[in-house]
Amino acid sequence: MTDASTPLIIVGGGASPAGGSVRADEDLLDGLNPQQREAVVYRGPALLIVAGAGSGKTSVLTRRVASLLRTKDAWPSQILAITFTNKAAGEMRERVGQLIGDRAQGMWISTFHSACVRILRREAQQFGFTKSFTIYDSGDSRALLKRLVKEHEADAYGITPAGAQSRISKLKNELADAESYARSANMNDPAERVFVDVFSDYQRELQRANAFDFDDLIGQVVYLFRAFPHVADTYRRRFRHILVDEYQDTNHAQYALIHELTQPVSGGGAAPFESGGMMIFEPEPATDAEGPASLTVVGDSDQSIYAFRGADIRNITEFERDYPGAKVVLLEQNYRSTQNILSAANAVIGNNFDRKDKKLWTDVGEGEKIIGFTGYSQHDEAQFVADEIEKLHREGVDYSQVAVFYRTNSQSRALEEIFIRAALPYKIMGGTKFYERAEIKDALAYLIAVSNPADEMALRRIINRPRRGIGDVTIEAISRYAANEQITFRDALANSSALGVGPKIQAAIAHLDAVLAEATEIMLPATGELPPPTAVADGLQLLLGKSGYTDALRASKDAQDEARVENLDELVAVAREFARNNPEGTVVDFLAEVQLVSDADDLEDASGSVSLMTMHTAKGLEYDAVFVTGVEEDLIPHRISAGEPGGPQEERRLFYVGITRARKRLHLSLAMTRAQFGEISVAMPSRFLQEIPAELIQWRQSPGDVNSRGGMQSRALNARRPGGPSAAKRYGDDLVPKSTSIERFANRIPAKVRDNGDMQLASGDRIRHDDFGEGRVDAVTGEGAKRVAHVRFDSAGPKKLLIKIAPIEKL
DNA sequence: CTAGACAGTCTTTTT
DNA sequence: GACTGTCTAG
Repeated sequence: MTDASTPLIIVGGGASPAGGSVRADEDLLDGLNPQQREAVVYRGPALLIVAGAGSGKTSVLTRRVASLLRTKDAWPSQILAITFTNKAAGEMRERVGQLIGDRAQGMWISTFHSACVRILRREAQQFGFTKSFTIYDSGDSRALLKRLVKEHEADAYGITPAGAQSRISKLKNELADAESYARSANMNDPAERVFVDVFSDYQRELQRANAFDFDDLIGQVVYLFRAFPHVADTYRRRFRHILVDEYQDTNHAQYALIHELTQPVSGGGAAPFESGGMMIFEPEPATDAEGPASLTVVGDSDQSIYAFRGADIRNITEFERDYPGAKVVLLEQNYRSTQNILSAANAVIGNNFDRKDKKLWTDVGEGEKIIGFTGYSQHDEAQFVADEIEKLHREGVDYSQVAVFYRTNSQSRALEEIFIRAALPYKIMGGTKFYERAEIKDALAYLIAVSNPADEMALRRIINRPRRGIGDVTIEAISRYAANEQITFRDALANSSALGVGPKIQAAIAHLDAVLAEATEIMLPATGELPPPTAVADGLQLLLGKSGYTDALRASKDAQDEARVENLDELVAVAREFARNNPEGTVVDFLAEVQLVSDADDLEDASGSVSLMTMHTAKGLEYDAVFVTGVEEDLIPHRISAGEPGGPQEERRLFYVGITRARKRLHLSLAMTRAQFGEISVAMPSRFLQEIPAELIQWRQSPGDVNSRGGMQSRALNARRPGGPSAAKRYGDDLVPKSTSIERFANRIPAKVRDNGDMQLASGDRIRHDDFGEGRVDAVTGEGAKRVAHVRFDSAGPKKLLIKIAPIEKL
């Protein structure tokens, strides 16, 4: 993250960074309630802050850190703060910086994964890795497993790559390895034997490739600490104050990591700690460095939504047992939402039985009612969302203060289609992530081929990209040659003439080898001198250029390839940005940073755009207006989780997380039919909807208004429906076009984008829209492909339309 | 070895 | 409906 560019704003009337007043942290307590104050100032071995949604937890956590520094209870370098996302880490760093100045620099504020990467970089040599190891994301792991499943013919036993991946991940989160699993498994079962083989081969391949997968990053650090107590002691001496946010979502491995770090130092005396001849920490005065570190955890068991990836809610519910004498502080006052929203949230979560009852409350008043809407299809629903956002916008709500949530990523498409047409600025968080695009993975694989030549997977990925005429046969030949000569796959490329392949292919291999060698020279000079900061970007550009990768894309006639070139330019820009922020950063550091970015990290601040994201991604965020969409059975709760133990409860917590993100306005919407798998199916309102007291919801169009089909009400779909005056105006029958029906709505949006690029429209023109009927153009704004028509439809009211793609014709 | 066509599988959420 | 893997023809 942007370590070097933390703005330095000192609030509180220019408090001296060094402190010096009698009560150095007095100003940190301004505006806090008694419980929050307690959470900031408590000093002791263990503190559990139970922080309900919107209870000011982030503020408390940052002030606690600032307070520890101000009162000199800790040096910056003695603090380890773990957050859930890199973005949260960046924000925390910034806010602490604002409170205490640039002394915040020495702290470790990061995610579990980033912290572990830092530790592993320093200690990798201890156990058979090098510091230039690569990190396999889930796609990389799956690719490797796919190969292994095939090799072992494990599919005959019903083992799929995805299935193996999730089992392995679960086991690793429990700190099991293939060996320990084999001891407990029924090895008479051939399927189990094969799985164990795949698992252990997988681990062997990772080691051979000098790589860790996501789960290893945590698990291997725990292993390291347990196997090498003197290494663990190094970190125990260093980190005297450990703080963990979102503790309810930690899994067993993460729990064990924290547990290891909070043990007393095992070895005697303060041995000088060195690692690979390198002094790793700046010396700091030792203060009580032998006892266990103090631990602060913050969490809310009602917001635990990651059990599916091993999060264990017991980590928080049993905290007091694990850390006897722990102080517990409860934060129940909510500073975020109106009472109506909180009442709905309380009512929903109250249906989870095995929870400690706690009720959020606020003193800001009831606020607006929750608005409900039922559409015929997901497009109808999306249109409601778009119209409603426009209305809010006209009332003065900034787009950036509006968010739309959904359960599954695939639901974003319908929303996106409508938003584009409505010329509504939006930003999708997550979805197909930038770093998961094929061209980006390719580019990164080129970098990995340079930074970690042991990583055969990366090489296999790029060996025929762009097409060089190297297929399976040639790859097999290289692989066999490497095995015979006892050299790596990478080194085999340097001996292309010895491979016994045709001259054309020989030349192609030699060329690739030369390009990789040249890039290596730039990024990792053999002389040992430090490469210039621009080396990564330059090397990347060289790789993409001389390998012919960009040229191949440019030569392609596929329109998508144009966008791919732009994405690659973007990646180069990211590398240059990285160089600015980390002048000493190497290609290895760059890759690590890139591999660990997450959905929620999308730094580009979404100012001026509506945010779209899954409810999982929404955790920890808040918005003035929130739309929770797709509130249907089989979606939330999701069909797959309905049958799993604890599934519905976790889904309920997820829904709870979604609705508690809203400050002032909450909208719940659903559709009667939803296209999934290319088929249209009937959707039922979610059970969670019934858990909200009816008087809290004002329905613009309730499920009862719509599900006339086959029901008692014989109302046709285009018959008059109840609703407030404005609702009737927008959604009454005369504005949903006559032709509207389930069948029509379902396929309303053509898959392909139409192009009215050259349509000339001016204020005063009459147009006809496929869905909204006839209307008059009020104004045209924007340029080129982004021209927007502001239209007042005769029946549907005012709308904004993106002229290029709107289904309109000029009359 | 590549390109194109077809069939089968799937999507829950993520560091 | 989108994507992957597999097959066939050049």
